[in-house]
Amino acid sequence: MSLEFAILGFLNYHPYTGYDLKKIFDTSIRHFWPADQSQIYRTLARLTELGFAEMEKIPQADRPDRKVYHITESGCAALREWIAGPPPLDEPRSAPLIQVFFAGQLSDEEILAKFEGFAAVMRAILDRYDQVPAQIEPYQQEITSPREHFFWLLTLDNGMRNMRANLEWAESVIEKVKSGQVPQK
Amino acid sequence: MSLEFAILGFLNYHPYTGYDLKKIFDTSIRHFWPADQSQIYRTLARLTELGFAEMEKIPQADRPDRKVYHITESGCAALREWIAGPPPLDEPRSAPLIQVFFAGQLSDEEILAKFEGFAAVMRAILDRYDQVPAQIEPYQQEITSPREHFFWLLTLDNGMRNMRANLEWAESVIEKVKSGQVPQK
DNA sequence: ATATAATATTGGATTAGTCCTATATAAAGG
DNA sequence: CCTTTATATAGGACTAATCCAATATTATAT
Repeated sequence: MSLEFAILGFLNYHPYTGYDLKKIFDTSIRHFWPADQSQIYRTLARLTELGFAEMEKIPQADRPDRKVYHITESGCAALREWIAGPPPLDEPRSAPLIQVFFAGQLSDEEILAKFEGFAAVMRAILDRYDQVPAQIEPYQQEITSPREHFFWLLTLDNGMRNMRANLEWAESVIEKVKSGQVPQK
Repeated sequence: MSLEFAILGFLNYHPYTGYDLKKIFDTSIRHFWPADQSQIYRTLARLTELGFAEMEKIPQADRPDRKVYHITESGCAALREWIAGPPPLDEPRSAPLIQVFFAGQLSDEEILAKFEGFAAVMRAILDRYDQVPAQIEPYQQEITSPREHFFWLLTLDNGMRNMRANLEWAESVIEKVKSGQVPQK
């Protein structure tokens, strides 16, 4: 399970609570691996069972106790092995492409609207990506070295290259519809 | 659920059995929506419950009876509405990017090996994509019109553009490692 | 002769992930 | 004064998807 290792990766920088992790996820890794709050807590429990993490309970007077998780030696080893190991091949899924696959039954106007919608979504995502460096900057000093930061930015670069490719694709389809290059039946 | 509509999309061309659908999936849509055999059968059962498909039992002497599924009027309507409707926003997941995100702890040699592995995978996928037009050609005459075929090829174009972007990304990282542009700590 | 591939479907077990609700309190904003 | 936000965790219900095994027969290839 990839989420296990994503969490271990962060615990390797610093001990965190589930609550901390949820916030860190939402500003970084969630662009390619979103995680639900309840799933983070459950995964922390499993990491503890597996001996990859240890829980330290820090009592608080007013709020619920903080449960701070620390990575263990065997957790470090498992993380390193996974990162260096073969890439987990994830089968890509894209529901929008299913719509495109069967879009032949739509009219040219509907198709134009659909692809203009795609292009708008992709531009919005690119705008979101533009803000990522500023969002992760606070972590740069606190937890990551320049080398680690470099790899964080590599994942962003990957997302931007893909999104630009998708945008160019949508724009090329819009061109084709407008210039009558789409077969009529 | 997207699989429902993917199946309805094919039933809209022609009535099929679960077995037929599995084969069609594996040469076309599976590049962006893989489907398990048992899931196809279960989804066909649900489509029938929903009134979107009807089952016609064709007895066979030697093999199990063929259960041929036909799309219904309400199935057609549901399909059309879904295709024309807003794109289902699927949250992207990429486990390999998690490895990259935390790859700072690897040595330059390990990183080089990893990205050369990525590049090899991407080239293999591009080669696979090159063969898709030939694989779907039989369907072109039988079930799809030139217009429908055009949209099938659009999904392929999307995959190729993304894969080329990923390959260029991997190659740019390899360049950076080789030319010492990756921070050392 | 024997194995395996093709045809055709069913169902159980498990996993990963989502959604929602519950609990508890303090601080900040309108 | 009231609502929202932030802190912090737990757990039930549900869905989609995967994995695996079972069943049954014929045609083809080794």
